[in-house]
Amino acid sequence: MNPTIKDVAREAGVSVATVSRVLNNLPGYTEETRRRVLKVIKELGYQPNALARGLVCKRSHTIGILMPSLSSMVTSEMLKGIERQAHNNEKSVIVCNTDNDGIRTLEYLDVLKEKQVDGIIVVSANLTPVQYRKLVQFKKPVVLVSTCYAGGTLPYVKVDDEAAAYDATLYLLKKGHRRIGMLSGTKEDRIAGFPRIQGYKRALAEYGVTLGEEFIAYGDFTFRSGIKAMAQLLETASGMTAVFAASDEMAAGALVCAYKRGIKVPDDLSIIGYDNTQIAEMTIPPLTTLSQPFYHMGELGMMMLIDNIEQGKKMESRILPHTIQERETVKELFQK
Amino acid sequence: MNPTIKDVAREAGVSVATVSRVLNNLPGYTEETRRRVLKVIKELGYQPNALARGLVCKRSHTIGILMPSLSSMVTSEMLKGIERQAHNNEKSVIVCNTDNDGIRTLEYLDVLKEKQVDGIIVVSANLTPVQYRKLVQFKKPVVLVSTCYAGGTLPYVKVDDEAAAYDATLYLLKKGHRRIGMLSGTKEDRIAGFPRIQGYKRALAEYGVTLGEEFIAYGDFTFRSGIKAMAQLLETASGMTAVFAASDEMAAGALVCAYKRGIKVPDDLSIIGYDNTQIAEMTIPPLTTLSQPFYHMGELGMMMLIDNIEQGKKMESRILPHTIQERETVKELFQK
DNA sequence: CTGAAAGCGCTTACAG
DNA sequence: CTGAAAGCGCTTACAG
Repeated sequence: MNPTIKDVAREAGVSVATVSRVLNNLPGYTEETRRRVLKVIKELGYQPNALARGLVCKRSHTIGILMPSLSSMVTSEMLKGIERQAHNNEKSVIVCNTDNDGIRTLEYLDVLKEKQVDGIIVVSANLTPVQYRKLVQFKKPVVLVSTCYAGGTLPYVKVDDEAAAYDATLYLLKKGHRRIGMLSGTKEDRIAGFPRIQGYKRALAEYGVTLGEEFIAYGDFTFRSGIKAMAQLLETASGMTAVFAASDEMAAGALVCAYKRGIKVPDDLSIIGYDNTQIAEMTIPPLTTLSQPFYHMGELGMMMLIDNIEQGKKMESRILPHTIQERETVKELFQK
Repeated sequence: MNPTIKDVAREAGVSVATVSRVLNNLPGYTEETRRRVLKVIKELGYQPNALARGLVCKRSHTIGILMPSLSSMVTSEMLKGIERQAHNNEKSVIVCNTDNDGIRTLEYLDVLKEKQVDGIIVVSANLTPVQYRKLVQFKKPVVLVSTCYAGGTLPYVKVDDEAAAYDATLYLLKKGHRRIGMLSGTKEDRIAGFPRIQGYKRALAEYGVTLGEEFIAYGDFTFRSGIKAMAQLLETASGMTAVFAASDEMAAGALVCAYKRGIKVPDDLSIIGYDNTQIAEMTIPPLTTLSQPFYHMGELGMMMLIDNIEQGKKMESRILPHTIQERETVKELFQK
């Protein structure tokens, strides 16, 4: 069996209270006893039992992370930031893959409660009212990363999707494009779907260009759906010179689709993506895309959570800046 | 405060022992009291405290996962399988990003010990002797996924890298290629580096083709290193008609490099990758590659661990089968 | 069928 | 400066 605090106390000839004190850097012992205790700890290879500690302190020093997917490049990058920040602050993370499934999400919330997590981070989920309610009833701090809940009070850190989509479209407009198609993600997605369409439309409107609904094709953010949606756009969107894709994966799909039909990017058609994940630099040609600071979002979300847990600091929602990462898929059109 | 077992006992007019029994489905109460207790549990929204439980049962129902990276497609896929299997068996996972850093790995091991994890999974790491020793001294079951430790006793689940590289090279040979270059990962990598080079060489030797060291260029498995290594190969490997890359990312880099120089794949040059991650289907043209069952590896590793924890079942190392996923980057050469 | 009590490994007043 | 004791929220013999 592993040594316990009692073993250390006995070996060092002190009480467990004293051992506990030196362990936690509390005052109340001579330098001499401190040294003795530390020596025994090292000799025995003693490590405190975090469960016991957590039980009495009501602090588990672990944070629950709810993710809609573990294998997508966008969520992975956020997880990386989250985990890094957690580790830097002596927290552990329990990761839960909800698979975007409502039931699983609820189940996980129960598990996390039982495990006494000190807080929760929810990564890019379209929260339902039921989930939202369960989250606030959790009575532990919660922060939403790359998502938010309209009308709710949960703090979030994300990019302004409408503004970002607007900027991406504007970028195309400024390069002289007018007949711009959009490869949208799921229409019902209240975070990454609808707002991005809105941004796209607003930019168009501002430039006085009116395009019908046939300039928008829907997918679900995946590569495959990108191929399909692009094929559709190529049918319906006449005279299209550029497309704005709601995800890099869809943009990659568009690239493939264009390639198969002998359409040269960017000479015949310009494409701008969204996310700036790793794949954006792997495509041929490398993808110009709207960059989201995923890693930083994760870091910041975790930091907010920790500051709240540790110092009771109020959590303030944050909109992080986005940028456009220029690469080689957008061409400037000179005919006005 | 959340209700405790005491609250439930009081409300239900029974002892905590009885509540504990119905909670754990142990015998020893009438159907009537069972119903009553369950009713109170529901009313109060009682959820057992896993820390307290873990403390007495010496079982935390959580597993520690050590990963060298969280954002690579290779590791993400394994994590997905690991997490899924864990959840199906009522376990949670604490994920640790070691960043391939020895110090961090050791730190994490301490944390995991304190948190009383029931077992550990180490994903694709090149374990050092120090780490290996600490792992076996952990006194909890450990399984290695997509890696192994030569001369050690830790059970693993992985693919046979030498055989897989052999098969990938053989595939090229059978298609008529002879002057085959290799884009290797880190030479010192005892799992994904050296063995793959060996497999490549063995296949060549079997076909009686002798190629100098100038047919091998080294990188570190990443996309960028793939571009560079490919550029090098193009200089040194004269008459090369095909290349075997030790990772899909490097293959994608090779594709880019070839594209920039106007070398057509597969017409001018054939390429086979390794891994079969998502990016293999996103490249242009889609990449023929050696497929590793990452998701399954993760699942299986976790299952072995759980079977050992739960039923004391002996953990047996497993070599999982690999396959070749044919896509469009390899062309058959008919001359001879 | 049921409960009182000890104990898991800690921390934290409290008393000296 | 130091220790005895209570308590965190459970489970598990033990006794009835």
